[in-house]
Amino acid sequence: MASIKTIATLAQTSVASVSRVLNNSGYVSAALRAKIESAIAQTNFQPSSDARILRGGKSHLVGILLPSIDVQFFGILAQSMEQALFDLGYQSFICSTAESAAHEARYVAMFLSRRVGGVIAASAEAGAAHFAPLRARGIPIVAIDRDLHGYASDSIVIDHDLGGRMMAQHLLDLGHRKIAILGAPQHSQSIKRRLAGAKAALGQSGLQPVSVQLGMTHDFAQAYDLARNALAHRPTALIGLTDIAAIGAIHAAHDLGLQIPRDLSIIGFDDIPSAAFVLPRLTTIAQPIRHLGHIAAQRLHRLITSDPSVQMNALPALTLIQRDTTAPPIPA
Amino acid sequence: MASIKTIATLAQTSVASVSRVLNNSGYVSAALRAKIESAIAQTNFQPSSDARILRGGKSHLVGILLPSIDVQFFGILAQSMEQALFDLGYQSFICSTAESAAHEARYVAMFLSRRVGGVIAASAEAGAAHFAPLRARGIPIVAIDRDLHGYASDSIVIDHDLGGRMMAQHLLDLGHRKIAILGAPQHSQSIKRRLAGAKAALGQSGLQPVSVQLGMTHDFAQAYDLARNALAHRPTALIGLTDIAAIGAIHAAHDLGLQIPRDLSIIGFDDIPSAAFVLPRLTTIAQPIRHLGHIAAQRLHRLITSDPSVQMNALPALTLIQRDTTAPPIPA
DNA sequence: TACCGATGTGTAATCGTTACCAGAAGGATC
DNA sequence: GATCCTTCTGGTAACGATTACACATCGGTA
Repeated sequence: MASIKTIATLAQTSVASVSRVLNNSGYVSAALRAKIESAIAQTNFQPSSDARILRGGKSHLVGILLPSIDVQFFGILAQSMEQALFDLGYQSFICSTAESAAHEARYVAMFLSRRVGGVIAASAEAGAAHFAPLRARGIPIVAIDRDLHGYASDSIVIDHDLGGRMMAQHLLDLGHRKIAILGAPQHSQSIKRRLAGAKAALGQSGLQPVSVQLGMTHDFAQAYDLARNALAHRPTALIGLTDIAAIGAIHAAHDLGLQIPRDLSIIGFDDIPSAAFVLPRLTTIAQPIRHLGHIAAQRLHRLITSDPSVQMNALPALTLIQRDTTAPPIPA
Repeated sequence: MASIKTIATLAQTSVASVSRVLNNSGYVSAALRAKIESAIAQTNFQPSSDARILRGGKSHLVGILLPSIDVQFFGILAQSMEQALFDLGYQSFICSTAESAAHEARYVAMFLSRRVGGVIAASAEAGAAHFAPLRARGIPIVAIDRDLHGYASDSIVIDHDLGGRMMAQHLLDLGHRKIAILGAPQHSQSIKRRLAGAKAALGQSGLQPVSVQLGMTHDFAQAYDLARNALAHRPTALIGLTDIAAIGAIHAAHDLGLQIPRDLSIIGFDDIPSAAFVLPRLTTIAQPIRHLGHIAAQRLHRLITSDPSVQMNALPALTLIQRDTTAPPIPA
């Protein structure tokens, strides 16, 4: 393992001088600099981050805690955050917690021992006490997608309640009265909020959902089953709390011989790529996922450097994307 | 920042004893151990990995290089590798390179300075010379999904050529003769291999694809456009070199008023979750993605520890999943 | 009594890097 | 000729952990 000492020997100088060219700080003559640079190039030397951190430097490490990354929504989020952070000079530990607080705690311990400079987290619902040690050490935490109940220094959370309302309102505007709701995972904060929002909007029209189906896991197969249950209540429209849920529902409806949107309207939430590539194309509420990821990275950077000049963008708005799965109900 | 010295002071002992309980090595009396443990708990102390690495310990860090993670296939792969590695005691840097060798090189430099113990890579096509410094330092590299031309210590690559043949053969067996092929990204090795395999199978029946459409980026929108082009050649069947490509094609066909599989058969490759959740359900060749991820993790672990007792599982086989998008052609 | 092994504890070197300090050389200013 | 800055270079302490080594104590045994 080439070290700074190896380079110093090779260039017949001292470690101090090598360090100076590495960080170009202080004075180094052109001649010496050249000798040192050639030694570095020759050996493919890379200074040890560990030694630097140990010495008291910033770690440039950040922890990213997500429920999963094999779900499109989080995959996109992870990618956009990792990219933005890398461009800002950070390296990320992307960790998937499977919505388990125990998993999260293990990762938090790891973050601590790795001396991460900050954390971005979409935490599981069940308590956030395991974030306390991070707080205690003054490590900034940015919550994304889900709140962190007092443990976050900042949070990038869209208005899920509003999102829920928007879904319901769209169906209401079309004239639907018998509306079912389904989604997963049920313990997710955002899911709960969207549900609450949708119910509230229905409530304002004096309505209640004809069925609410929540599941544990967030995948097509689960959504399909939930939709079968929901459909038994003969709704004219269906709210998928996520696009995955909505797409599962499209399938269930199809298998039941229902025509969409003639016999059943369906609306989703997120606008993942698949939403535009199911048949019929899914009407949904778009949240600008990549944009959220970038903002989160930016905000964390700002917190880590405590440089108030770092730009703070506002959260982008939710928008209704009208495609082919919603229409007025057939008059009874 | 609590350090081992802080703990020693708190427990009125020396750093050596604290280290001994931390690693439970050597002798420590029950009484002292209790005092130390309580001090550790009190301060939420986590020993610095950096100091440990510096001292000569293993870093337990691994670099994962993937073209992207917002593509389902790689998202699933990333998640399965990260999980398996974490359970083996490693932490991962999941990096998305956007198929760019320059990006990869930047990440490799980072891996070097972070002293990763190993790397798993699905590299971009354009040369692999930037992996040389890793080799030079004896850092094991496991190639996944794509070969690494001499730089990998091991490689977990399914037989893409066979995959290509299987797709073609299935359509051939159904009686198709006018077959088009589409896929992306075109510089990807696996795409090229599958293409070659498909062409070879057609060749054995004295046929050539009626059209081959390759694109730069791997997304639905691109696939849709490619499919429009391919369909202009009036094939009776279409090979999507990935499921994404096939799903894009389903859409294009639908928009052209074609009925699947009556007017057009479509087969994909990968068996991502969406494949079972498009309408009609996509017939595809399944590669067991998570399984591959686990094997990669296992193999890397074996290389890092150079422990020959670590299990080596064989690569799982490709299987044809027959769903609803393929059928015999209408007799002319 | 003298000696031995097992047990328990502390000191100091070490890893790779940075930053502070000291010292040297050369030129300019008074 | 004394003093000062500027430029250049090297020596070394410190960061936090592990570990080889030294030393001390104790019970048992020859």
